[in-house]
Amino acid sequence: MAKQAKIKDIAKMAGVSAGTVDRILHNRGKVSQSSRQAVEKVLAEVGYRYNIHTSAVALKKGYNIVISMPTASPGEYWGSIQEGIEHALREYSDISINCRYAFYNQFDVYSCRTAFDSITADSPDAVIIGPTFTDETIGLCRRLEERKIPFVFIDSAIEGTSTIATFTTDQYACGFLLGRLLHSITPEDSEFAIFRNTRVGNRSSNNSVERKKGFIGYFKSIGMKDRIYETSFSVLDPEDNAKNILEFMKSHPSIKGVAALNSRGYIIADILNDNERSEHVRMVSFDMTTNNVRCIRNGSIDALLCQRPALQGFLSVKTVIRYLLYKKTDMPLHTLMPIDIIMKQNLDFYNEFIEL
Amino acid sequence: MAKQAKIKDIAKMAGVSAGTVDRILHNRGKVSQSSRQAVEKVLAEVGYRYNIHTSAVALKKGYNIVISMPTASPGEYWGSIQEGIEHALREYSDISINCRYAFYNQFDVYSCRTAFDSITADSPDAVIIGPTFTDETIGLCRRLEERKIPFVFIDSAIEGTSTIATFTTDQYACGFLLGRLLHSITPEDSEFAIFRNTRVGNRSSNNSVERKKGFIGYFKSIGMKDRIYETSFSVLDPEDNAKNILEFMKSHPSIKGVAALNSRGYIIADILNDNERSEHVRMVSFDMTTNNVRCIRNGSIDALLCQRPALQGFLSVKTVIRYLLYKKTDMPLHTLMPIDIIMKQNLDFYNEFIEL
DNA sequence: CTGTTAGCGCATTCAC
DNA sequence: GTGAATGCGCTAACAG
Repeated sequence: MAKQAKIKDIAKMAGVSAGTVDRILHNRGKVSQSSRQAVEKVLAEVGYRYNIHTSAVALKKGYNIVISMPTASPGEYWGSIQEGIEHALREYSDISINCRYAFYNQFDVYSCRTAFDSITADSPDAVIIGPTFTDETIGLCRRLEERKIPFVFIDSAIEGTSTIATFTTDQYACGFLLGRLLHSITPEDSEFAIFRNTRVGNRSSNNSVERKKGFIGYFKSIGMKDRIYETSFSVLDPEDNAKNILEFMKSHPSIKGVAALNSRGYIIADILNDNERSEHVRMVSFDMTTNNVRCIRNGSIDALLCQRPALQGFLSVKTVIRYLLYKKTDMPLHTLMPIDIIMKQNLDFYNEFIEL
Repeated sequence: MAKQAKIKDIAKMAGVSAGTVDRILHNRGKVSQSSRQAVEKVLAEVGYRYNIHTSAVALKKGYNIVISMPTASPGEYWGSIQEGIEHALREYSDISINCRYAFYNQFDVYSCRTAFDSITADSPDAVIIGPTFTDETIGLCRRLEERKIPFVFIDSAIEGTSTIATFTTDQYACGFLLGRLLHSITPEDSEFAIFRNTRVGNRSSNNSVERKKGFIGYFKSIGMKDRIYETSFSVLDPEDNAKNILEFMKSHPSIKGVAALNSRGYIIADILNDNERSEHVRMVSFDMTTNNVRCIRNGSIDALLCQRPALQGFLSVKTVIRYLLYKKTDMPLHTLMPIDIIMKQNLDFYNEFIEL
């Protein structure tokens, strides 16, 4: 390996000063064409990479970033995302980053508006958005774009906005995989049920829609679309749930595979389990939440599909920091998370933070 | 968040100079008891953490590290490990790390000895070991321990050595999961086959032994141990393989699930596929190698169990660097990788390098 | 538009 | 044993 050239070396080779090289590297304008060309030529020749550490040292400035997403509870999906964020903040604790959360209630548009308004009032250096309400999010993005405040999306994205990065999962693929998996682990002539919970107007249901398409897409692809039934349940109304779900299952005795299209699979699993019907039915749900993990352990859920929430959180702040510090734009604009298949037997090895 | 105290602040508060604080932080002796106590008190009070970046800047010293492991081919297991290593090297390219590979042939003890001898001759600052031959590895470790050269294990570990970290997979758990998975995706009264390849005295077979135990352990746990048959194949002898494998399958028509306990599952899959027997048999193997991926795509392998080789490589050099630079010892001594389940439908999202 | 320079926080001489 | 002084490579402010 040849010795890395330093800014001064570049400057000397191009016959200019370090200041000029710096200006070119960071595009802070005010450079003559001739200098620019000379420097860029040298830069390309020696393959210059500047030293992140020294850069960070010289750049003592602190940054304010605000993170707006649905309220995060430990052990649930957004809780994991927050863990990932905190993890990144710790890893970058050498750079002074002030981080504020602007949580909102994902079932309440008004709380979302309030949260979003508080963001622009802050005029932060960057913002991370976990979007739910499309119109409100678009509004926020427009205001951020006006002020040239960079932002990234996490968990899901809103089209037509100029993010510097977004981290999501291919929900259609999730549904498709769910179909394949459920089909694989059930007997030959099984029928299948999709359980959706009765909520409207929120992100979760957007994701659910895509997942459902994927699920049906799989069964279409093997010519078994007619084997799928759909029903719904309510997160809020446990007593009715039990009755409805058990009745549904009784009236469809050929259903051997159950898909919960969101992270609430444990509700169904618990009901089936409490009524000794869990044995006869294979069940797959989403996300490694505390409740779902419990069900994986007791066997009432067979598999969970997970989308690395902590990694999403981690990467979103990492990206923002790299952008702020070094104007790095070499990150892909849209990153799709892996879809992990978790079963009882590999559950214990999924600690998202081995990747310190 | 309170402002981070700097070395000068600590010094002032303890009534000493920055030099003294530094001596204490890095244990380079020659400090009076009184100063030491004063400083340590302040240190504890303010929860001092020094700035990784500035530290790295001041420390212009380069480190030599050598990595010894089986020869790595792109698209194979050790190839992925090397990719992870290179990735980390790139991420830390600001610190001048000279890295030398000492590859050896994992089927040839002598090549291993030669490689290991070259390491001590180098007297590097740290070494990363992908072990195969137990005795040789122990010998190497002893010599490294004598010279106080830190080392880490990757992929598998040798007991009784004083590593600073090791990264492996729980192979028993892999086998157990393999059993569960294969059992889940096959019809009720299927029988199962284990395929091992005929090699002896190397790492691969050590891992295979554990995997086999786990596989059998699963079927024992559900009282179905008698449904398992075992046979072997050779990587080197393709013609005989086809004949033997097809004969074996023909004489055991109830076998609906096939487990390859190593990354060579594609060999069996290809043979079954070429002879139109793939349809009737579910097959699971290990590792996302190029050949196995091809088989996942064409459906002749149903699932792969993977152990994040690239992440192992990445983490091993990250750990070494953190150790060398900051004497960080807060990494866990033994990290177990997640066991990913890869199917055709989630394959495309497994790019190990989203975790830049 | 460009060159010069001070200083970021820490590690490491080198005098005392 | 200890403190002061110097420099790591880069950024940003300032003087031209």
